[in-house]
Amino acid sequence: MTKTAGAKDENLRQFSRSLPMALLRAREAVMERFRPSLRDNEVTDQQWRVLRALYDHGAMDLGDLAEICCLLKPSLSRIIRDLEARNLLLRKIDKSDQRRSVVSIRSDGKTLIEKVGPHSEQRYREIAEQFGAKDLEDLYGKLENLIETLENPDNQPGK
Amino acid sequence: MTKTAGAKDENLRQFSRSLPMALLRAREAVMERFRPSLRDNEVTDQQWRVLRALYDHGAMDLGDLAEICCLLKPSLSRIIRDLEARNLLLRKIDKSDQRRSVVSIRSDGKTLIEKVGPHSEQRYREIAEQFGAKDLEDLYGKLENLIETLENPDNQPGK
DNA sequence: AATAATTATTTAACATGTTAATTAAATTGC
DNA sequence: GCAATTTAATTAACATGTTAAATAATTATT
Repeated sequence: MTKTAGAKDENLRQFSRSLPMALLRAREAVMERFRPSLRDNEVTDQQWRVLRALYDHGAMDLGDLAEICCLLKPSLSRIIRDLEARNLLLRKIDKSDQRRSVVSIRSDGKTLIEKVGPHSEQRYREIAEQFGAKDLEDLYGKLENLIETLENPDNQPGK
Repeated sequence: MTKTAGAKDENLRQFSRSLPMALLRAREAVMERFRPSLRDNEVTDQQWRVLRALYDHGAMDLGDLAEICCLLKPSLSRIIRDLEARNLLLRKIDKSDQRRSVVSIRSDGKTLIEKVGPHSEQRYREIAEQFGAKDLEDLYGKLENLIETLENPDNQPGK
C-alpha cells in the first residue's frame, strides 16, 4: 500500500463526492431530457445554444456570442460556418470595424426555434414538477452564487 | 415580430436562466481552478478522472470505468490506449471473459496522482472557504438529489 | 451442437473542446 | 504618419463527445 487506509478513504471521498463530477452528471441527466428533440431536428446542443441566443438577444458579434453561449471561439467559428451554410443564420462584416462579424438569426432559424422551443419548455416543466419547482429555483440560485463567487477575481486566492 | 413581447420575454428567461447553462458555467468555473495543475502535469480532465478512479477504486473493466468516470466508451477506448502507451496504466484481458479488458493503475500513474492530488485538494479547500463549506455541502446534496430524481426511470414522465 | 441473440469493446465519421499559432484590422506611441 | 501593440477571428493539431456500425466473444434457443 502506498498510503494509509484513512488517507485513501479521504481521497476516495474526494473523488466520489467530487463537485466537478456532480455538476457533470447533473448536466448530463438534465440534457438527456432535452437532447432527443434537438436531435430529431438535426441540431447539436451547441448549435441550439447559438440559435437560441440569437433568437432571444438579437444580432451580435462573435465575441459576445461566444461569451453568452459559453463556447470557445474556435468552436463557435466552426458552428457559425455550418449554421450559415444551412441558412439558419446570417453573417455580416461590421463596417465600422472590419475585424468583427455580426450574426443574426434567419427565418429558417426562427422557424426551428419556434418548433423545438415548446418541447424544451415542456421538458423543463416536467423536471420542475418532479424535482420541485421551489427546489429547482433554489438550486439555480446556488449555482449562480457559486459562479459569481468563483468568477469574481477578488475571491480568487492569492490575487 | 414573430411573437408578442410577453412570450419573447418568457423565452428569454428560459435561456438566460437555463439550468443546463448554469450547470455548465458552474462546472467551468470550478474546473478553472483545477485545470492548471492538471495541464502542468500533461493530463486532460478526462485522463485525470480515469487515473483517479483507478487509484481510488482499484482495477476494473472498461464498462465500469466508463460509468464511474462519466465517459462514453469510444472516448474511454482512446484514453486507455493513450494512458497505456504512457505507462500510466496496465490493461489485461479477463481470462474468464475474453471480451473484457481489466485496467489497473501502474506505479507511474500512482506517482502522478500523488503529485497532483494535494494541489487539487488545496484548490477544493479554497473553494469551500470562499463559497462556504456548508453551502458547498448543501449544493452538492441538491445536485445528488437532482441526479437521483432524473436518473430514476420511475420519475420519468410518460414511462 | 449449430444458430440466433446478447454483450464488451473498437472503429469510423463527424462535431466540439482546447491550446497555440496565424491573419488581418484597429489602436497606441512616438 | 509609421512601427509596435492590441484585438477579433480563423486555422491547425490533437483530445474528447456522440452516434452508428463493425468485431469478436459469450449466452440463450432449440
